Amino acid sequence: MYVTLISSTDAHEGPLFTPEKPPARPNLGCARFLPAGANLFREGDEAQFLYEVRSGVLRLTRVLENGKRQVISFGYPGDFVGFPDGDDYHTDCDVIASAELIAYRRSALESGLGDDLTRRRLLDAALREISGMQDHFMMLARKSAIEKVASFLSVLAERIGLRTGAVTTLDLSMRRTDIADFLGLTTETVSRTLTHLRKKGVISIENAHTIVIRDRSALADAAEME
Amino acid sequence: MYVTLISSTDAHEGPLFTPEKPPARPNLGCARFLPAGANLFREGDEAQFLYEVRSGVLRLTRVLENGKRQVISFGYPGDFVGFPDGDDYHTDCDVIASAELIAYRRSALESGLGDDLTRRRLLDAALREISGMQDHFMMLARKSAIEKVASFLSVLAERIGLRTGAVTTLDLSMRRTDIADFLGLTTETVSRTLTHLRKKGVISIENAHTIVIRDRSALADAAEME
DNA sequence: CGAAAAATTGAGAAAGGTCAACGGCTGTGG
DNA sequence: CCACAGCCGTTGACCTTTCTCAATTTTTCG
Repeated sequence: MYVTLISSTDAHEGPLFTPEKPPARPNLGCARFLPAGANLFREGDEAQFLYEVRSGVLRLTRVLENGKRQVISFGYPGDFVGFPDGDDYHTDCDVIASAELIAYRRSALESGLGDDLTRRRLLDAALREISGMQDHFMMLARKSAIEKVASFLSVLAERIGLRTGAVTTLDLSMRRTDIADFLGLTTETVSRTLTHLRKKGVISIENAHTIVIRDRSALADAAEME
Repeated sequence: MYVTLISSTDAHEGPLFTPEKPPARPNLGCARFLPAGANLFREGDEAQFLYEVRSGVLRLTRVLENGKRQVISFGYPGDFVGFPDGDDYHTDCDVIASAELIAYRRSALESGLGDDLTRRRLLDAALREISGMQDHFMMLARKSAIEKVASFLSVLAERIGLRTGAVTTLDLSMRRTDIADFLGLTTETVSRTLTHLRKKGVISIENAHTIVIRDRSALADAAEME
């Protein structure tokens, strides 16, 4: 189960949840189930494990002493979370939608003990993380509120949206505050922007957490995607 | 020389330039000298090498098709640049101040051929990169213009500033445009903010590229540092 | 020394933040 | 099962910050 998933080359494109056969090497990683609202680790905790998300959604946040909060990323199936800085985690990690995780002992991965394939996958995940963060920079620094929200919805739709005919349904597990803190906006602006997109017919809002994308290309235009 | 530098555990805290003894394993990395203005690689180029900065300053940029530019980071001595995304570079890299680099063949680092120490250092550099980028997120998303500029100067002063008595002299090798594109501001705002700090007596501006920090704690306050 | 590029400064405009009020969903206890 | 409390999301009015456009000064480099 774990090994099969581990060997997938591009986890970012992977399916949301694919049950697999039992692990060939169960000692490498072990499964954990966590309910929404649970805390996985906090900034400054000793980073004993690195986690791979199997299902559910995680949220990585960082807080300034003045209370300002930044959501660094959301962890979806296929993502790795818990890259340490030195020996410690450098973000908080909380469960947004109840999740199944695979925990890897850092020591096993980093020392010569871990197998080459897993180590290679760890490095790949770290490099992909860097690349993804660079995209996020453009978002934070150089996009307007509409572009930010549209980008966010586009990327998420690509990743976890359910296509039904011409339409894509998107389950936003996170709150408006989380989206705002991810995009560097306020909840009010996120809300206003969603309303704006709704009034333009690009999306419709079934309920606060379910968004239907009616016009993908209009959304992509609004996002000024690469 | 190269190997000794390679084995330093925390290059981010290291001295600017420390001459060392000749390499014990010269085939691992080889030196390159590049003048200011040179291009090291472009987004999309095949990532054959990973570079370690020995001296000088590099600039990593990303450009949106609409022309908007984001400076992802500046590469100072001790930094690694050129982490690939898949097989390609995902940023442009240009030389801002003439630089000496050490080029490592990616293939040697990533395959089982590279030695454990070097691979470990590569992973460490990648993890440190991730951590540094997370700090940059707070900067881009949650700080005002003054906080951004003050943070930028503070961090740079810590890293490459020359202390002379109570005062720290800082050589900004980059243009205002580069600073602006790094901080997610316009050149005008960067300029106005520097003037503001100058009028408050926190800094003085010897010339456009030489800044003297007169009041470190006032600068740190303005930066709202962690 | 002079032309071109970079930096500074100013005035006005726009985007987004702040503050405040309201609406709607959820979960709990009577 | 209903009423109500509390949180979340939405909307509106206003204000602050930063951007934009333009003019001027300074620096760089041939």
